[in-house]
Amino acid sequence: MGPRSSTRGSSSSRPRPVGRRFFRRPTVEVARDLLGARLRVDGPAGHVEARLVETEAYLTDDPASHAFRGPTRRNRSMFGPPGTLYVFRIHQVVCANLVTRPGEAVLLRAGVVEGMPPGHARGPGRLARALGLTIADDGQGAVTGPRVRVLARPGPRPLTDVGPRVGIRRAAERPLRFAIRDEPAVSRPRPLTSAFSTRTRAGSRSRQSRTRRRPASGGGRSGGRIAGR
DNA sequence: CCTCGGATCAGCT
DNA sequence: GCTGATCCGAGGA
Repeated sequence: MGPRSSTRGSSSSRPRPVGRRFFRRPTVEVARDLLGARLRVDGPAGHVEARLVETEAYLTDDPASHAFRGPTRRNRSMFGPPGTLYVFRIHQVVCANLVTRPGEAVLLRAGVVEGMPPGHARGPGRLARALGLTIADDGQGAVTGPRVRVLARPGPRPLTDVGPRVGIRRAAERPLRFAIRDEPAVSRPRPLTSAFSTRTRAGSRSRQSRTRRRPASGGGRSGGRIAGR
């Protein structure tokens, strides 16, 4: 049933891969311009493509960033050239970033994968897995590498919601999460755009208190206060 | 060496 | 909405 139209030369609006300049920009700009763009991963069984709908920025002055304390073996990809993939594993789950400037990157949080139901790739772990990305892709380039490309968003920048990032404790209040507005495949529609909410979260620290108890020695981190709440 | 805690997710109350 | 799974990197002693 597939009319094998190898006439790809006539494709008028075929998106083209972005170059390194795309990534060598302020990380927040890249995070926003990745919305609506597509990530293509070539594998043995063909290629998988996802339209990105949700991203997060991680910066150098950002205690939530894996690169905050400088290069280590694990995060060294974050100091690679713009467009480098930083793939890490947490709780046996793989997540993928694209490096912008040294020590900064954009976490790919959700997308709509071609041929899969919407919402299948909701969350960074699910997205990376749906794309077939593994820890072996860490350090590879999305510009010059063999496997991954970013295809520029064809149209104008979509309406974007901004809000706090998900799943972090430090710098949890910074509005560095971006998502396409009214996009059902976003992991959590609600907290976005509510950055101006006046609601205080006096009692919503259950997550924090749930984690392993800190020893009562001395009072914990110095200088790294999490906002003033 | 040991300890801590996590850029998550699935599953249960 | 909250908890456990599960393992490894990072950091301190």
